[in-house]
Amino acid sequence: MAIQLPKGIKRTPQRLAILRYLEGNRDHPSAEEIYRDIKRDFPTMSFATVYNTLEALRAHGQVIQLSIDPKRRRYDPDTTMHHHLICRRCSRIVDIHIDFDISLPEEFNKGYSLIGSHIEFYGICPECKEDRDEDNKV
Amino acid sequence: MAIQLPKGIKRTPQRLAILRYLEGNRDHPSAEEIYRDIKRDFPTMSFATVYNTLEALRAHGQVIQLSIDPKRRRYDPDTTMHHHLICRRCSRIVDIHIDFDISLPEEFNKGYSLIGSHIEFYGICPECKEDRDEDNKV
DNA sequence: CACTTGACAAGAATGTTTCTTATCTGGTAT
DNA sequence: ATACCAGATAAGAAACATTCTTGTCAAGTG
Repeated sequence: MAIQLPKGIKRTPQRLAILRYLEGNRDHPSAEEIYRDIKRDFPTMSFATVYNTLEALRAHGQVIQLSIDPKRRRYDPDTTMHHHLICRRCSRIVDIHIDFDISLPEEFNKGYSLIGSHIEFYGICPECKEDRDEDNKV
Repeated sequence: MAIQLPKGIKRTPQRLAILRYLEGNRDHPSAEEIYRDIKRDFPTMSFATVYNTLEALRAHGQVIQLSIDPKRRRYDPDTTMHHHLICRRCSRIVDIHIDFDISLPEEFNKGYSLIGSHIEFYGICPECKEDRDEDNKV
């Protein structure tokens, strides 16, 4: 199912451009990347509009905010249950669509009511391994 | 084993104060909290010293940086393998010391070499549930 | 056609983290 | 003891991401 504007949120060219950008995007872009890329074709786009639209989409469950990258918030239009693997050098993120059994037993809840969970995997991506190999050759 | 200053890093009153603060701390404090609390007893403490010391400790594996709270970086002196549960309302974080089997099969690596993993659980903490109950009564 | 509502752009403000600079301190060699 | 040097420090500036404010604009309604 394609990503939609929540009901009660007006369809505007700016918002549709953001939707188009996110649709099928697997790069987990930050607000700044979205803004920068869209601004090329849409020079009047404002930063606030990007943040406002992302927040509206998030509030209606149309995108997920990722905190896996400590430098900046990232956005993921894939709202199906999945996990992420991030490169420790370049912060490239890829999806991990595997269903792990990580149910938290009641007695370990510490009194919290549970909403969800998410696994962060850390590693080094192929490109960064390449680069490091080249470094070593010198 | 207690948290130690890495070799080659001089023992200074400021750094020892930070170590003392972190020792056994289960609150996953941010740099700002550490700075604010220590400054009470140690008025000359500087922000840069907190960040420098935390970075030195992190580089030597003495503390872990958490990105689970999207608002700010948090620090955890417990470097044993464990996971975290964060309250979606107040961002209170508790430790989950359970060993889940979440090994990522080779064929799902996407070419990354794997370094580690970490599970984020999301929920509502007992205190925030209380508050909401009271809200509803009004 | 006036009015209301929501959205917009632009930039200011806030909060977090990093960087810079000048000063200080402790250890070492003389 | 004294001069020197490396590393640490305090203070604040700078950089960066995010949120907020303000004045303007456009669409839809009565």
